[in-house]
Amino acid sequence: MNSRSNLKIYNTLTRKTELFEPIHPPFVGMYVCGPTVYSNVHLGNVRTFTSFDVIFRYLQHLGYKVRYVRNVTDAGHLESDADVGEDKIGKKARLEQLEPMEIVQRYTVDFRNVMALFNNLPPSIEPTATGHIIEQIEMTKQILNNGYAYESNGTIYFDVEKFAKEYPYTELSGRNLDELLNNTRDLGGQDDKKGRLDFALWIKAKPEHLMRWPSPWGEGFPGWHLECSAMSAKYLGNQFDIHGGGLDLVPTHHTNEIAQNIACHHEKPVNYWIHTNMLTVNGQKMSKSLGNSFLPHELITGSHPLLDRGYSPMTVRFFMLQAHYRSTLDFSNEALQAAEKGFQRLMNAVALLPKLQAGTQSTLKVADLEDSVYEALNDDFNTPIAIAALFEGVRMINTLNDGKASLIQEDLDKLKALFQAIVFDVLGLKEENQADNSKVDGLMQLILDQRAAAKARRDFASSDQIRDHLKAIGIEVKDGKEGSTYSFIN
RNA sequence: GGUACCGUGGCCGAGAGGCUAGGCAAGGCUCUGCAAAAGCUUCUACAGCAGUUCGAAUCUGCUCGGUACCUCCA
Repeated sequence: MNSRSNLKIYNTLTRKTELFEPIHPPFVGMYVCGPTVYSNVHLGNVRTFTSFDVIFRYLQHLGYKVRYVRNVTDAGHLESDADVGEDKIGKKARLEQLEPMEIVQRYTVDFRNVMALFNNLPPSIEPTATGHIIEQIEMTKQILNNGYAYESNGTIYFDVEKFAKEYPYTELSGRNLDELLNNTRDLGGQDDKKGRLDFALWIKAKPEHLMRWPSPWGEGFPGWHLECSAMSAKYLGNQFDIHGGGLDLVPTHHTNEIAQNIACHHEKPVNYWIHTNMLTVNGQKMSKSLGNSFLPHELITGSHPLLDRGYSPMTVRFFMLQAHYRSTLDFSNEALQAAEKGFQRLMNAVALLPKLQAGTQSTLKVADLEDSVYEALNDDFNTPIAIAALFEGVRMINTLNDGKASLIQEDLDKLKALFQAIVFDVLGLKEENQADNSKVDGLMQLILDQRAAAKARRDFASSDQIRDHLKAIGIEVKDGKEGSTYSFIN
């Protein structure tokens, strides 16, 4: 284990930042609630999965062997919890005259493509709800056997009030149970539940319902919290280290998930609950139902009405990582533009790194920089502070490049290793402007040589023409002491 | 209506009782044929009011403003 690993994590369960101690080091089990694949993922979803991607990457970087499980919800959930309405996948299938599994396939592929676009690593296991119907039926049986559920007209409900008498049902959300029970807000929809907080484990399929499976209680489909309980237990055990998801899942989905696990196994399933905050647009949560969501391609092409132009995936990733995962982050042109510039500056410095030569003494403190980066990351994955520290490093690199400072080989190696590890491995950023093509590089060298020759004979009209022309096609020439270099701009 | 959270300089966004956040933008300087890039540098903020304290952006109370959850949502 890396000696730097005194990692602290904010735990929603305790509302405190706690030292991270895995159950079976060096192994770490992490479960994150994935998407329901009935439509395209939007940037808010991307933010959450990007946050967990960095968490996954950093845990691995610290030397942990992480099993990262992220489900794909492909069994339709009802549009409301009140037992009325259609399931979302079924509805979409009917509207588009497709088989539900065609809908599932389309949006699963879209989801994976988007994840790859933003350089999110694939999880270790990506289980689907429909692939675990048997496990969910078994779990329902067990909960029934244990007395925490009841059948009502072919639907199995979880008995929240009974459970809450024995276990702290609202522990995660911090809600007051009595207030929840007595909340006068009318949810509408008559159903067969005994208690207003009860939720379905298994739902009887109506004749028109497309996605259905046989069960001991007739044909039906699983309730919308059950898959996560069943699959996390299957792949990570009855008790595991980390469970994550968006903040909006806390009061209902995760609360019910915990209840199901305890009712089934009599064990608290998760030690550390991590929740990511929302991406907002003009201060308002980005969500499908509010209709203010940005799709990844709208962002990249700039086709969204609220955008002046497009932004690259890495610009967006960098933008997201400049805010802490537990804060809301507001999406705007100005913020994206600032992130783009900053990201470029960071990557320009990274590109200089291989060219730096060691000196006979060190005039910069690389070890201090390294410490501050790890201190930030160990403090609940504080990427904005880590990035701030990285910009100290950018200054170092530029100063070294200008020959105004020097580092001995050991320190230089440390600086290079730090940037490699943090920028690429942990933050998951990547160079996207550099063509990295030796032919292009050769061509550019030829052009820059011609320009240098023109400059040498003081033919500035020609040299400026070359520079302006390159700029017009998106290549920026940078004149340095050691000659000219180039980089691609957007 | 209930329950939480938030309000930081031109913008984004960290921090969390005394100690520089950082990025972008803007101004100045260095370098340069000119520019760009790069470097140096300037800009000192914490919604308002009251309180606790030697000391508060950071703690407490109130006020105002905003958001989230309570209903599918990452």
